Amino acid sequence: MAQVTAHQHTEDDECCPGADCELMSREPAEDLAVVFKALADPTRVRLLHYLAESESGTTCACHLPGALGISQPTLSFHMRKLYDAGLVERDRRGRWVHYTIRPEALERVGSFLALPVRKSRDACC
Amino acid sequence: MAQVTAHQHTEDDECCPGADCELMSREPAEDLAVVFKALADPTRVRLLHYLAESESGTTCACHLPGALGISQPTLSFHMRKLYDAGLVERDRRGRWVHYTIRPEALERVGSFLALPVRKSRDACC
DNA sequence: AGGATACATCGACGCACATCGATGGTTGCG
DNA sequence: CGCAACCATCGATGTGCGTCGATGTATCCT
Repeated sequence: MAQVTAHQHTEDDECCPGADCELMSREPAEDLAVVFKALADPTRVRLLHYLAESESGTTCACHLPGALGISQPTLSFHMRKLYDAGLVERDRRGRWVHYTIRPEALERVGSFLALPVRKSRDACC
Repeated sequence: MAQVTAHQHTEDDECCPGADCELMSREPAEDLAVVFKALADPTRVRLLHYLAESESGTTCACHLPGALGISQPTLSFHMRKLYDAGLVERDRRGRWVHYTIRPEALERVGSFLALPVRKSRDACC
């Protein structure tokens, strides 16, 4: 287990901006991390970019192994990651599977990246 | 090596939106993935949030192990990830190290997440 | 029914990650 | 100088990821 006891500084120690700030709780942090994990691979970044450039954000999976230079099982592995993270929709059409980007999922994590940095004493602590 | 040969469809096959789209090249995809990897951990998400909530986006590292319930080496490991990804600045002040969030780095990846989905025939293919 | 095509899953392999205790390097103080 | 505090790195360990070939599943065509 981790050491949770506070450090020994006095209250007005000169070292320490940022003490006792509010902490994001675990669940939302884990939810965000799941999506960032799905984005944390260059192949998947390229896949999402490819989807976004396709008409209506949709493409047939059959193009993708050849376009990216990866095997078909590898593509399937990556698309499952994107699907599980909610970043793409899956649509079976006959023999083929079409994947469509979900911009609202991107916006959700994008809004986290717009973290407003507190400029002065309206900070939390 | 991967199979790069194209599939066998005829030109007007009904299956296939999204053929022959432009592909993001490797280097920018890898650069983006490096930053997403740095964000792909719930502990680091909470650290960035903590920094953002601190005054001027700066906090002293000494608070963080206790605040997050992690050991000091683990904190150091995570801060190095964030630093290597360019997401935070490091500032040694006497015995202490202050970390400051770099909003411009967040904006850079954030702009990727604003992927505009092509709605119609101005698509690339 | 039988064959062919597209996609998913399985098993295996190598590599990277998250975590911690222990150790090393800097800085400040008495 | 010597000690204490803060932080970084090292070594070890368990876990998860990315990749592929082989195999399974679903669909279409003849």
